[in-house]
Amino acid sequence: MRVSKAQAEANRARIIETAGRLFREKGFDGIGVADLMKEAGLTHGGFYGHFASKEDLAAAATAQAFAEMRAYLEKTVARYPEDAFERVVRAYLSETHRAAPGRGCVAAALGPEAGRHAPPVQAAMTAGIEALLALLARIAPGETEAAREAKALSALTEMLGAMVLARSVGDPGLAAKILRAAEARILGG
Amino acid sequence: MRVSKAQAEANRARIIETAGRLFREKGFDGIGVADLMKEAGLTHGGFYGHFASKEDLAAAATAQAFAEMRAYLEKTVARYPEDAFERVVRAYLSETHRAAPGRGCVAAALGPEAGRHAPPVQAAMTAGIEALLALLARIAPGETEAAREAKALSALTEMLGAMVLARSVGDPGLAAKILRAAEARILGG
DNA sequence: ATTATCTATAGATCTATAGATAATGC
DNA sequence: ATTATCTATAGATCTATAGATAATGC
Repeated sequence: MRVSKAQAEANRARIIETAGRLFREKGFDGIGVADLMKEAGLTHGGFYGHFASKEDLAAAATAQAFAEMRAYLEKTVARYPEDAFERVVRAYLSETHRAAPGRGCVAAALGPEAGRHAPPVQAAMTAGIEALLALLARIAPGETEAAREAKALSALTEMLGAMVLARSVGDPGLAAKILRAAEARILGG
Repeated sequence: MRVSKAQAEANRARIIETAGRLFREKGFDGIGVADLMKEAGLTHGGFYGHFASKEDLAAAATAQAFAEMRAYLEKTVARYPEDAFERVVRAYLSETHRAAPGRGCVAAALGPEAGRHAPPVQAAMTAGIEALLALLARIAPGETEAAREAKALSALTEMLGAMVLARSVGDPGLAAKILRAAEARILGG
């Protein structure tokens, strides 16, 4: 039953990745350790060889999900250096993102819940948001650093609000209107 | 043990009010029926005389919490007809609101979670948000109805995003900065 | 020999129900 | 007689642990 050190490390990474998706889809309390491990192709008991607790995994999955989001943004910056900001905003406010919370913004999917969890989860959320703001400030339009930082903060505020609002209303027409209006305000104004 | 019809009705109302507060504070899954009833001064088993299920209560509590929010807004409109919009925006983006999710905006506290719940909860969330938008459009600045509706939508998007973001970051200084920046954008621009 | 994983289960908690109780309301 | 509430518990589920198993890595 034992696997190689490298395989064990890969298993751990797959648990974190699976958790990152399922937590965002179902909430931290919406999926149990047993189902989560089954989804990762492992058995329930094996979990505690990798993590001290479910809360421990929640913190790791939150940090990893933010890291993936940053990696996606860095890729966009590298590929489209001229209009990275516009592309990031359009991608965030897309129907694709709205319909796929499991692969999307952690703050939009789990922000309110993270505040109710243990310090490590809250710390991962805080660090993830601050890193995201720093990255957005690098590509946001603006003459001065302060202007770019302000634009990054207003853009993230509006994108996050639009996504939470769009996902909260059942009417797909209203959801689309919310996302398009936010896009126009961020990129138009 | 039996109480009067009027008392039973009051008990039901207190269960809904208690649930509205505790769900917003701890999440739908963060509080059980037994603890909820204890907080309301009743016993666990009595719950099912009032509601068919916990999910049933979740829908009722969501609707009621929105109704209270609307009542608060209507009161502000009646008392300060000249600057109701500005007062509502300042109250929403206040430190008081950030620190008291149990009495605050349902969408900011439970929006992402509501999307994962049964249709009645989602319907209550949708109806609550649409009613809120309609009320904001009545007091928002703007020459035309369309302009006021657009302003209401942008204000709610930005207020919701700012509150979720502010509550997601651990740093109180950054949280305050997020709220103040949103206030300036909504009321200044 | 060490250790990553598995099987099995302990112990706690959660939703929901059944039946008893006692006060209301006809 | 009806019914709102209470006591007690069934049945499911959840986190975490203990001990067995078997393949790795010295």
